[in-house]
Amino acid sequence: MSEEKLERTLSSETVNKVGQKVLVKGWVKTRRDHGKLIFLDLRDRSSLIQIVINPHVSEEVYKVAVDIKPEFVVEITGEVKQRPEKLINKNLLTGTVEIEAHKVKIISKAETLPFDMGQETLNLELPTLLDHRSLTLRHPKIQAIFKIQQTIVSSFRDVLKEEDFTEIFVPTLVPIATEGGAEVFPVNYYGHKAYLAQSPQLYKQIMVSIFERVFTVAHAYRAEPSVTTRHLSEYVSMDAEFGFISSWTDLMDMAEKVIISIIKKVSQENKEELNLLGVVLPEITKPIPRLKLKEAQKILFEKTGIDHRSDPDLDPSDEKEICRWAEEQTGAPFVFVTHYPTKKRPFYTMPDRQDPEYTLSFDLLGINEEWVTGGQRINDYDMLLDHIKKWGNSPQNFEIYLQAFRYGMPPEGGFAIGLERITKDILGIANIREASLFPRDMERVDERLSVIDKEEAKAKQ
RNA sequence: GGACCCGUAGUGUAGCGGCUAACACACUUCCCUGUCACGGAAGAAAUCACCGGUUCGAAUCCGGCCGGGUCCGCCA
Repeated sequence: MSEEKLERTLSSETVNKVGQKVLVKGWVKTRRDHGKLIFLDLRDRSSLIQIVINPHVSEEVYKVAVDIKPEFVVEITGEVKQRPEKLINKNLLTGTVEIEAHKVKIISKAETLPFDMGQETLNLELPTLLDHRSLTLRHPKIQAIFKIQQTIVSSFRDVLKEEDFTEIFVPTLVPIATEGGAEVFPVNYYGHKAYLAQSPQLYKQIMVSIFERVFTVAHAYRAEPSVTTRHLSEYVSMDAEFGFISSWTDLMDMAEKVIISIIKKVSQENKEELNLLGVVLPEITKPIPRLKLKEAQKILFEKTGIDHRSDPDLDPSDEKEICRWAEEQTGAPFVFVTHYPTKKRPFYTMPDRQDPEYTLSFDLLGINEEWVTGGQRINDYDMLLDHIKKWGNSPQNFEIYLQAFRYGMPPEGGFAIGLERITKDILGIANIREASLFPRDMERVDERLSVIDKEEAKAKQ
């Protein structure tokens, strides 16, 4: 039969196929039943398309369609018809056309949904949203978040490749638990102890001595016993590191370039998604201000009267306030804060020669919180050795790392961007969990741990 | 780890000492040939998280417990 040869048409392509016979496949979003006339909204990866099922066209098709419910997977063969002027739906990409069904095939049925997926906005509480993650991710507004996230990553990659960086892939099973202050997950490694990497830091530094300029999009793990709206136990870290810097400010220049490029690319390539989510991205038109921590604290003191001038870091409300300040100065809520205290930063951070109590490190605060963290690293072997000891670690644990420095390492540094956090902030999402496909936190690994615990206890009885 | 707040049909909420516990969407049945988050009619669905106390009377007040959320600390 020649009919079988019909290739699949995506719903977005139907607008150019008026009068043609097409085969579309997808999920049923909604069914509107008008007695004898049935409308289906079919969702595929490109868009939605309206299907019209008319018993006068085919009684057989009508009989099949009567059983169709939301989220059924169906194949529809039919003719693309131009809609009359008054029936055009301006809110729909394919609103000028519809498909008159000649054949309907149910490919996969769906159980009754636990909530209404046809709503324009899923009005669910976070635990419900995550308990049904495989279903809630199907919703167009939630899909849009991750389409945008994908653009963020590809933009990070593209801008660094243009700057002659090489993409690398580093392990997440690591032998050392003592890079920074963060808590780590221990792993039973053939009876030995290993850990889930808290960042790709040490490996990307090593790789500077091979490729000079490297970047990686890596998973990172933090076993922090805390539950907040901006932390995950597993997150994606976009890391860059490069050598032969002439000044540590080169690092901020590069970070600024990356962030500007990410925002620009999302606003260019995700117009539809941004529109769906009702988000307008900030524009960075002026250079991002650069303040020493002490200067930032002074501004905050003068602005608010709250005196944090002797704190070693900014707290979340300080971060919000200094972003507001930056917005007043430049029109965009972005600001570099530099020179954090040496003892608050990891062992590999380069102290400022002029004032060794402080480091050549920076955070880029964007839209109220920390987006990027980076700095110059210690590339001198003896100094690095000294720091490892001072930070209470044993050089033996860092043998592979130290090797790179023992045999020649140029001045270098880099930065890291938390993918879920930047996604959250760009889109004004309240909780970082919504910016992760399958978020891991202290209370959940897909399933709620409290539920798993209960089931285990029951099984033991 | 500390502080505060919340637990009511499948979902989201209202009710905050005197109900047969309300509304919206979803669900079931029926009506509807131009809807597009269709519309209309009817229906099923909640021992008001759980345990105890106060009270003539508790979804409502108190204590405990379990679950969830927000803020702080720590961090990306």
